[in-house]
Amino acid sequence: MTRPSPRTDIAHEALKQAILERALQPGTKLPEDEIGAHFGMSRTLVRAVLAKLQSEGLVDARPKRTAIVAQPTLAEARDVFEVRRGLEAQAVDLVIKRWKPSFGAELEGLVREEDAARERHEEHVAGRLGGEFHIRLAKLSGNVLLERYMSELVTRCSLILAVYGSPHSHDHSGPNEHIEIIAALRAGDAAKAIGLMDAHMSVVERRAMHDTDPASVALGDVLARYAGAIAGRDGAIPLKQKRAK
Amino acid sequence: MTRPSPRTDIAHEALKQAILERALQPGTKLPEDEIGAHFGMSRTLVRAVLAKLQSEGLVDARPKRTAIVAQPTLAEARDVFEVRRGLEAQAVDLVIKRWKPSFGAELEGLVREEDAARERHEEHVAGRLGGEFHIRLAKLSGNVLLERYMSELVTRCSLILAVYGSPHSHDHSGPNEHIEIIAALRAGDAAKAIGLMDAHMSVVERRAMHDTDPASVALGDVLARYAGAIAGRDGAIPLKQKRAK
DNA sequence: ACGCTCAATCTCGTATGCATGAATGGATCG
DNA sequence: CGATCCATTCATGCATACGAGATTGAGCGT
Repeated sequence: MTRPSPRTDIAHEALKQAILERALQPGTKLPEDEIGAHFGMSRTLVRAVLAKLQSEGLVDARPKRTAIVAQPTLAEARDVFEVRRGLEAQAVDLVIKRWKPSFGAELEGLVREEDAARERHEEHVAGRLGGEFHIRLAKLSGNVLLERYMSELVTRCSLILAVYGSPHSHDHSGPNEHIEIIAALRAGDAAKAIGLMDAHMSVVERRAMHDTDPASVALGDVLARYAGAIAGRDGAIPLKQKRAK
Repeated sequence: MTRPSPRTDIAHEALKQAILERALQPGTKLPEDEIGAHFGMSRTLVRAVLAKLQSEGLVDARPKRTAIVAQPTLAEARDVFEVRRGLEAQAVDLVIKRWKPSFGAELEGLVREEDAARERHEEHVAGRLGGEFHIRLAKLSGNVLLERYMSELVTRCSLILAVYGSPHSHDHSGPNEHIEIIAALRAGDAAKAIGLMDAHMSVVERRAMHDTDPASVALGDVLARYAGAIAGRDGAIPLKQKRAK
């Protein structure tokens, strides 16, 4: 699961997780210099990372201002969930068409992992696995593009839940719904599976209520923490000096 | 419709059109230097443009090789059409839910434009307008994200048709099908509209047969032509020298 | 005391340079 | 005569430099 580890991927992953876990609250400024300093790379690369995060809807980078963590509006949230419902339905449909017995075990494995994480009170991990379920489902559809889109949608939904959702139920009410969906898939009951999925989405979506104000965070500390967790080391990474000839 | 005109948008639009019109055949190398020279910008910006085109599936830019015009595989083509069918259905559904009388006129206007272009034998323009119909439909759904996805999908479909499709029927068999879809939308008949749309997609999709080899093209000539058409001037644009203090 | 203007500073936009890795053509060997 | 290996050339990866726009804080005026 872990990437090859080009520094640029580390920075991308670190920022993504930091945003999704709300360690970097919406509205937080993300200056290219500072980020580059902490990850040991130049603004050129940071810029690429921020561009990618923007295309994923996690960062808002307007023409000549400092990029900030995205603050999804309710309208955007509605759009995201709407499209996601549609693609989830399609994913379910395709998965049933191309069903193999191994699929059930694979999905159940994920649900178990999520359960385990939740029992360990690792809410963030559990939340991530909850989203992973849907991405895996899309992957099982055999459609790479669908998987990509679903991945992006799940990410955006996570941010939306982090912003508008109730503080601690990070992504899902419980994995029970996932289990039911798996059962319907296994039975080949497309209509029921889609119905369940839709209900599931409703539950997730119906947590668009609260609101919070973007407080200032110690960007440095957060980055160091996340970069460390991912790269396996901590603290700021110094820029690689000119190597000896 | 025309952009504000940052050079970077011009380059992006020019390359996009050149690729979709098959003036730059799949496999054609796209060196950053050369492109930059022709659009009067540095490799830094070209790189950003190429990255965007890659994310749109029009360019293939592998780690350390020169970027090339994308060569979609049949598997990719299948994925694209599959997802597009799903989103088209959803778009139709939403448009009917939020229908306003003005929608019909708007869509019909596009169809008429397409007809006119086709009568003038401007196949490329007609093809573009044919795709535009679907993007507009998605826009009328009121879902910005859906519009974005549809836009990307239509673009990719255009490339696929350019590669695998029959030489001259550039995007659509005819606007008749569009007219029928509009009628169903106006009648609020979601099932029929979705059925028509699906049939329409089938027709478009069923043109995955031929193949062609990537011949070498005079990149310079093509770029000059397309840059001229978009920017309103022609020829290579010299890099802006250091301006006097 | 409050608001406005302007200057100092913080970032971004973009070009360019240097180093490294791929592509290519020629020379050599079988 | 053909294939392979190596050197040269080309194109990219990345950092850095410089100029310009945005931000903000201080000083002035009312």
